[in-house]
Amino acid sequence: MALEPIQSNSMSQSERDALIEPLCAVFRRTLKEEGLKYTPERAAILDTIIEIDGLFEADTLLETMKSRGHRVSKATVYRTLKLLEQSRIIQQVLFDRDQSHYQLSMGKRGSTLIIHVDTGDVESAEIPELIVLRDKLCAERGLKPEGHRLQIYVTSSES
Amino acid sequence: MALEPIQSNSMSQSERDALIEPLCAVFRRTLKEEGLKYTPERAAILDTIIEIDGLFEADTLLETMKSRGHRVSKATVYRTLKLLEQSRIIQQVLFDRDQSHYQLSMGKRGSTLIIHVDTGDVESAEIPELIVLRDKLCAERGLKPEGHRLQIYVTSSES
DNA sequence: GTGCGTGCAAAGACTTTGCACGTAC
DNA sequence: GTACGTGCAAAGTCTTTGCACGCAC
Repeated sequence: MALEPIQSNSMSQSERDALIEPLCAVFRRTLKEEGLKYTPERAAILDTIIEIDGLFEADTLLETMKSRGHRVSKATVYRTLKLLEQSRIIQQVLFDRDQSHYQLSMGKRGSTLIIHVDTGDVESAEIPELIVLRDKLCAERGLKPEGHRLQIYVTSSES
Repeated sequence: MALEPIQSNSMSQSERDALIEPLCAVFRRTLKEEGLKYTPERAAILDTIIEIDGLFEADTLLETMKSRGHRVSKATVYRTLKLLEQSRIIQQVLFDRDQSHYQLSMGKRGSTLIIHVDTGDVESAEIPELIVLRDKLCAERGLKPEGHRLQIYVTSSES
């Protein structure tokens, strides 16, 4: 099931630009807190992720970076994805049998994806009511919600 | 993140027994429809899954079967899991970075899991309202829901 | 200057596949 | 009797890791 570049939550160029600074700041701060360094490779990876603005896989990211003229190794991509996840800048949103998928989190602590099982298209959705349900369920059980992932599998209309 | 054997939806022995016959029947019928054969290995795999009655991984299943005295190969387990999924008898419910997880579907077309990020425990939950939200969202978009998976990540109470 | 980071290639983990033999129908 | 199934081992894919060199602080 290939991932299509179709995203429902795409930003304008200016929105993307406005995101780079703050996200870099967050990343730098988190790294510093852990005694880690802000390197050109890590900066380039975050930049590219913001540019992609949607779902991506480690491999896609690497290819995109290469096509942009950035030279980074696969190992560094994987290592940096892990750091960005720890910084809560990106989140793993869907796994198919084959590989991990990520997207920018931008403060939201959950992700809803609509997956077209016939075409393989994937689009993001927002279900605010879901947060309510989730928090209610957690409250009933004395649990603290840390995030969620919902995948809805659909076909295009006719049965 | 290891999977604990803790399940909230466990059945009594008699409930499990009552399940074996009909599920075998479904499996046999589906296989026949595809011109495939009902073999002792496939029967043993389904039996063991019903006995496990909860989340499992290919590897767990294989180990459980061995401990029950069933000799099956890893390859056959993987091949049979795929068939059972096609028959809608089991469903893939959660992927961590490492491997696929399955559970009996028993007619439900979705799965909600509460994942304790601190302990690694996983438990099932039911959120009937979620189906309503899901179907509403799909209806708005002219899509036909085929199923869903929700994972809720929690910690145990205190912040 | 030192410790963390990087690239490369090798290793790891899970899953799939090719092939010869076996068996359900 | 035939086509599908099985076990085994090898191959595949994605991801992680060991190591020597390099750079951010």
